[in-house]
Amino acid sequence: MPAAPAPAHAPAASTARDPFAELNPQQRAAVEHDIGAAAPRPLLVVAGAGSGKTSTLAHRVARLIQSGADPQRILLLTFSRRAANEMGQRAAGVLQRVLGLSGRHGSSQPMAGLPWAGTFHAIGARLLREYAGRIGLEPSFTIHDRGDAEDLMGMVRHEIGLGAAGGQKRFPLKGTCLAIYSRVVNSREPLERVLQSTFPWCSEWEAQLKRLFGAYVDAKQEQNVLDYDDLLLFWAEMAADPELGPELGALFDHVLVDEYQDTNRLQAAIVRGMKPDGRGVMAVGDDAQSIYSFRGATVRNILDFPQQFSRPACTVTLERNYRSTQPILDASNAVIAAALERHAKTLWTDRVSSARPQLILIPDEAEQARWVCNRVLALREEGVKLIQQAVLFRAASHSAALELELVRRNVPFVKFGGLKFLEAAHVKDLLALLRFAQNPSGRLAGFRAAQLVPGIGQATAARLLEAVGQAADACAAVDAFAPPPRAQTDWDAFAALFRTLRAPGLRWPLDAELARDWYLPHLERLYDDAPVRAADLDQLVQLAGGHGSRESFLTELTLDPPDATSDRAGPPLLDEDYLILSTIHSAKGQEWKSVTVLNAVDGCIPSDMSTGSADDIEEERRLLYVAMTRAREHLQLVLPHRFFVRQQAQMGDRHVYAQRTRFISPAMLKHFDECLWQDADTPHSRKPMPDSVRMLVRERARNAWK
DNA sequence: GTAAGGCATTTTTTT
DNA sequence: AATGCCTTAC
Repeated sequence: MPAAPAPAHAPAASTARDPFAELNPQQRAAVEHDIGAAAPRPLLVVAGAGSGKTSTLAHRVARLIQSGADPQRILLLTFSRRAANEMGQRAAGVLQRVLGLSGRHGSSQPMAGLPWAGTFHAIGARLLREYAGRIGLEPSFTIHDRGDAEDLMGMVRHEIGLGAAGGQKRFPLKGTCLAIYSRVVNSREPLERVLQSTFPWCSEWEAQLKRLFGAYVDAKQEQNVLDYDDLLLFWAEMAADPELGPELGALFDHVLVDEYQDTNRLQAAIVRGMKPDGRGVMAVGDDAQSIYSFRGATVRNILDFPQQFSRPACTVTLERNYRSTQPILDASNAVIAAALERHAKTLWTDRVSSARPQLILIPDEAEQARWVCNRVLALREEGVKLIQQAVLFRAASHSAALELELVRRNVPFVKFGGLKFLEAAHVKDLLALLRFAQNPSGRLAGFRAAQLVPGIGQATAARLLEAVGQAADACAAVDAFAPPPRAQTDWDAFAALFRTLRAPGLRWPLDAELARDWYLPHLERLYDDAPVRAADLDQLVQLAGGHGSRESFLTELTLDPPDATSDRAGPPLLDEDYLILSTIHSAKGQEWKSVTVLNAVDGCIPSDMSTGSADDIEEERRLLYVAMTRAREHLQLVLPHRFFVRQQAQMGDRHVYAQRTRFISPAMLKHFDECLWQDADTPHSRKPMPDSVRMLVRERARNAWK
């Protein structure tokens, strides 16, 4: 598990007497804000990259507890799971130093002593389970991840006859439908506006979409499932309720929100609903690092925070950077200074260095991969461990060539973002079996599971689900169901499994093992590479053993899916030292001694998918800024001149001649060193990217689970 | 009703 | 490259 690099500013020897002595005046102001006040005013901390934001938040928590606050009544909200873990570790560390509390490092449990620390979605799920009865929700609800939600949307889309209907123009695909729906919910804007601003090519379908979304919501309620958006939506509804809202608010004395620039309007409404006067509310964020507007996040949240509450908020700005050297900051500042709208601040540091960030001009992606390998190994020779180095990129697929090269040269690495264990068909199959047993009215799981039986297709599966939905006793309905004759034998085995899984007293994780054993023969029938996939299933069963019950397993898997470094996935069997590969999005909040950014060319950054509106482009600019400000000492931006167009026939050689990213203007070049690089052993001939890259990457993804 | 093959569309980032 | 919707062969 990649321990976060030690904060750059942590003093070597702890200041035992005053743990807060290391804070600078602004940080101290944030930490000491209204301590001891009966009604602390809302506080906004605008924290530049590397300014000790997490540390300040952690110290604030410690200071609150030191001054008598009840840790059980502190709500600590973060946006991403990674940030939640990071925050948990850090706060525990500070707490330990301040109060001599044991922090229980490395535990996979929520932070010891701070039970209400987590992502918005995870906390929402917890509150909803507790309050389910009060709002007419079955407490046994299951949670759909995006894949599930898409499938359900697809089912409903089909059921109400969209898709086939119409004629010339096709109705948006299920994924697009869900994206639109999600956007409407999270931005709290009317469908018409969302269509206009974000999905203009779907505008003509407004009426049908409205009908679809209505049916989708009905389907979710009937089936007792919630999707990600519901976790926030229902929470917001509770918080807005005149009776429940104050009750929820009264659970907590302090509400602290990290990465506030990445919250959306729905999340802001939750905070406001729980604490209308802003008492005890503290938000931390940096408008220059807002990179989640595709999810409905809005910079307005942080800009408008001071006026959100009935009492005005205080604002503290952290501008001193403890992370990067001045040349890296100069270049980053120059990039972000060109942004159209921002909370003006200029980061400064006293970490001098003569090394400017490098712009590496390189012929193509294959050579980019080789150059990065060389650079990484050279730095390791100089004593920079692999784990202190990271390679960042815009989209998960951009690292394919590099991964291949790293494998070839035996450089261990771990990739964050884009590794979707749970999206593999066979993993979904096994989970569908367990979900169906857990919640038989959740049609999606049953629909998928039933079709695993040979001879049962969509029509029969739909008939089965209809029967189960009508019946009071799911088991009886399954037993009584008459499948097509040729499916009878396999059906009987399926029904027996279902009965066993539904029987009370089955000791988890035995369920998972039984389901796997039933599924294995079908796996071999369905896939050529069954042995590889079977290993995934064993991994899944092993994961299951780490959870107390089927319900908690299914819930947590949805909210906290394992990624390459999940600490509960057991020992990842990785070498101790390994290089970090990460999407820029997943890199937020992290820092490394050396950072290499791949494909710093127009078309990648900004992504040619995001050059629609000025806002899109601004977000891409911030993305580059986030990537650059992750670096402490070495920063390299690599610019492959010839960039191969992805998604084409195997041996295709379509490519574009890429330009330097538009976010580094000629005037900014003085902040960089430009290097032209041409590998001596490669003639200028183009080496086509092997067709096997994708397969190899997939294989590695699987191997990470063995 | 199921299974398999053809053709057009969409392709990112995360909970 | 993968998905979805269609057609055709069991």
